[in-house]
Amino acid sequence: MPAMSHRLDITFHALADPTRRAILSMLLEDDMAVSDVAEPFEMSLAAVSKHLGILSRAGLISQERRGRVKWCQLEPDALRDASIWMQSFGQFEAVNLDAFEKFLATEFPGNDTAGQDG
Amino acid sequence: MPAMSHRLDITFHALADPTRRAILSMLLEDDMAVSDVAEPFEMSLAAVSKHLGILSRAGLISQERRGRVKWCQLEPDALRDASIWMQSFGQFEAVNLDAFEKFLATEFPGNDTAGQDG
DNA sequence: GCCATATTCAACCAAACGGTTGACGAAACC
DNA sequence: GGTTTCGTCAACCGTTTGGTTGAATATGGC
Repeated sequence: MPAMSHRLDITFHALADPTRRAILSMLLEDDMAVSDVAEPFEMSLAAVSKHLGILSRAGLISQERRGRVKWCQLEPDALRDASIWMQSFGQFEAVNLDAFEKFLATEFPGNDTAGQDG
Repeated sequence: MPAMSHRLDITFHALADPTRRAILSMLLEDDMAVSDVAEPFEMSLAAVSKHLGILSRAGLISQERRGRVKWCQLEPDALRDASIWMQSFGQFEAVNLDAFEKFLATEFPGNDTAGQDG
């Protein structure tokens, strides 16, 4: 499925930049306005705005305009496909899903949603 | 930790290209010589060789020269850091296994270890 | 209405990307 | 030892990237 491949292109590309990953980390803590996102970076607001556009097009964040402020929110679901893709490699030797479940169990001890519907 | 950040740059960048991901998928099945890796792609050997260099520098594969043949081997451990990084955003309620199965079916159509009920 | 604030747009730039080609070096074959 | 095979190197090319700047487009406050 080429569409999927293209989405992985975009996702991984979006993640392949330290500024963008830092932005995602910041948004992990709270939603933020564009200028607040930009504040800690030593680059222009326009540059950060571009980064946000890339993250947004990758689906990694969503942006909602309220008044003249545009709020940015993390959309971690977009990481799912990429994460699954990666895990398919790490766990492939034991590709059976049992192993994958065990992996999830050790990696997210508190999480028992494996096997449920999304 | 800037070194880690730089490694993530390199890893994600390496993954952000469909040719390189396809190469990784191929190496999932078996170690391969450079020319065999290149064979299915409609691009020059030199181009594939460059891709392999990028994957190698990212630690995603290793290359061992035996005679005049250079063998390429998947190194899935290198995905671990990137995978863990992504999971730090893992609000997503665990990768659900249905999605994982479907994903494997579309991404590795020839591989019948995915989708088994066992 | 006017000014300040928040954000994007447009044009530009240097550097990196993904590809090509042709030359090259090293190993293998006969 | 000449030739073929395997793979990389070097130079080049067009495109994309990540950044800049300055102008433009809202929106909100007075």
